[in-house]
Amino acid sequence: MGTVSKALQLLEFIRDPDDHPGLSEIARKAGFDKATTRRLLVELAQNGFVEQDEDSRAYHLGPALRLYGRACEAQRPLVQILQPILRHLSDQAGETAHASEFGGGALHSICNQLTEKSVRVVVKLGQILPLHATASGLAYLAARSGAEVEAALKKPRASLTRHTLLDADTLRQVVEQTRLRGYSICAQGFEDGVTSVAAAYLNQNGRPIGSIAIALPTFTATPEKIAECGALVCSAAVEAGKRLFGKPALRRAS
Amino acid sequence: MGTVSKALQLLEFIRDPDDHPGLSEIARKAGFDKATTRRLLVELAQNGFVEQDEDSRAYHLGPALRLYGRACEAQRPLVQILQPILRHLSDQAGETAHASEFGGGALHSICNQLTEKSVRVVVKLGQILPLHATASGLAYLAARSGAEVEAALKKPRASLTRHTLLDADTLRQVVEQTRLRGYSICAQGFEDGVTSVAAAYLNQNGRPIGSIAIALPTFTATPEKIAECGALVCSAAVEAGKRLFGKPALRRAS
DNA sequence: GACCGTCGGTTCATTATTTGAACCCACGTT
DNA sequence: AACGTGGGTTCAAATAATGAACCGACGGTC
Repeated sequence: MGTVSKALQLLEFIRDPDDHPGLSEIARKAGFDKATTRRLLVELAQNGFVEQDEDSRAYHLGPALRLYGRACEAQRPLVQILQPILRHLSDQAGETAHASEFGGGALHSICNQLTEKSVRVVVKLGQILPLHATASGLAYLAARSGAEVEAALKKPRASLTRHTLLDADTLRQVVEQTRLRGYSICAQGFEDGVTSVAAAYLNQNGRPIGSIAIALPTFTATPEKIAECGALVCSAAVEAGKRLFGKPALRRAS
Repeated sequence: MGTVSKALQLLEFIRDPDDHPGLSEIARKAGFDKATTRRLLVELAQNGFVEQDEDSRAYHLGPALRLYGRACEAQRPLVQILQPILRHLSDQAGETAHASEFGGGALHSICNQLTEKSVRVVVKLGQILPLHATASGLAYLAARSGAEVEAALKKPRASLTRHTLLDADTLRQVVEQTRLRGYSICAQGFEDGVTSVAAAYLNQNGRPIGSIAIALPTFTATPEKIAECGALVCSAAVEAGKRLFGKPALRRAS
């Protein structure tokens, strides 16, 4: 592994908003030597990618990431394009809708659209959505190749509710069903009382970028309602792919 | 310079939303060898920090930056906290207000609050605000130590309008005046017809993080109006420092 | 079609950087 | 005082980065 990758991987251990680890803890988690870790952190800090609290000596993400994140969104607007699609989707279904993007080996929630009807907020922005335990994750997996699904199934899986599916064969079947159906269904796999349906949106090469999902209270999730929402997320995902990659990227006015 | 820094610096040359350079161009701009540049880009790409268009082979910023940017904002909300302050400031002054953050050797616009009154949009999000040619930049400089101001003055300066100040001695004076006054004034230094006043907001150690500014049409910028807006940006900047970092943000002796 | 420049990308001997065990010091516990 | 932990540093040894030269492809030009 190159030095650059090692440095970038350190960011993963500093990401948690509620945990600002010190040098030793980061080195332990990353499996690098303390001296190495420190050199990398210092270099990251010199470039504004991490910051060290002067008192506690703890590390946290640096302002350069915020700035580059904004620049990235300016280059290829994703949130900006997905938000109106989610709004429309949420209106149609009368339920909470949310979108996610894949990156760093995980699916991250990037924007959502709530309704008054929905009892609770289902997803926090920036939250990681486990591939095996969410409709979004299953939809994303189903849109990737078989080999990539197998690779994902090799990783350890956490059980989040009594309904979380963990068995590899079962998950393989669920992914296959999702492929045939066109959208994924996940009943209380992530959170009790919440059932979700999702579909992946694809780039110009047909590769999945992330997912669009509807979350509904499980007690209202009749088969008919699920089928209706499934159709809606499918067309929303297609629309997202078109607007994001289909046409020559529209120039932003400001 | 370490390998990590080299890789991170490459991002700077891929940042521009309207320019997606190829390998050779990036190598040329960065001053690195083509082979080296490619290795670094590949490693950045493996971690999702850059992406290469499969057709044009051009590089652009990758999704990891968006995700980490969001994580950074989640760790220490900046935009989220500044936005209401800007709204209040804009209401009070009846003019456009905007905020910026320092990073990567430059001041970047990060959020703004427009009014109907303002004839034109003054700042685009993500735009770089030159330290010598904007009220925000001057306010930021004034809040840094003398040595740091000198370091900034050593860098080349671009002339953006007929009113842009370029002379180092003049700028030193302007910074000194800003220190005494508490806020900066920049009349048409960045854009013709726009006069701005700004004040830096500080972290718990008294170090400036960025600036808060009001932009007003030059023809309405009477001394009284400027003084009024100056007082407003000062209190807004103090408020921002307090809300962001909790402790009283008193100026650090330098 | 031969020539030229440029592009993205690759190779491999040379070179310079990264590495990590051992080492500080400071602090809090036992 | 002895111990464990923290952040941070050192320097010879090991490893990874480097860049000149190379390749094939593309697009002009004569």
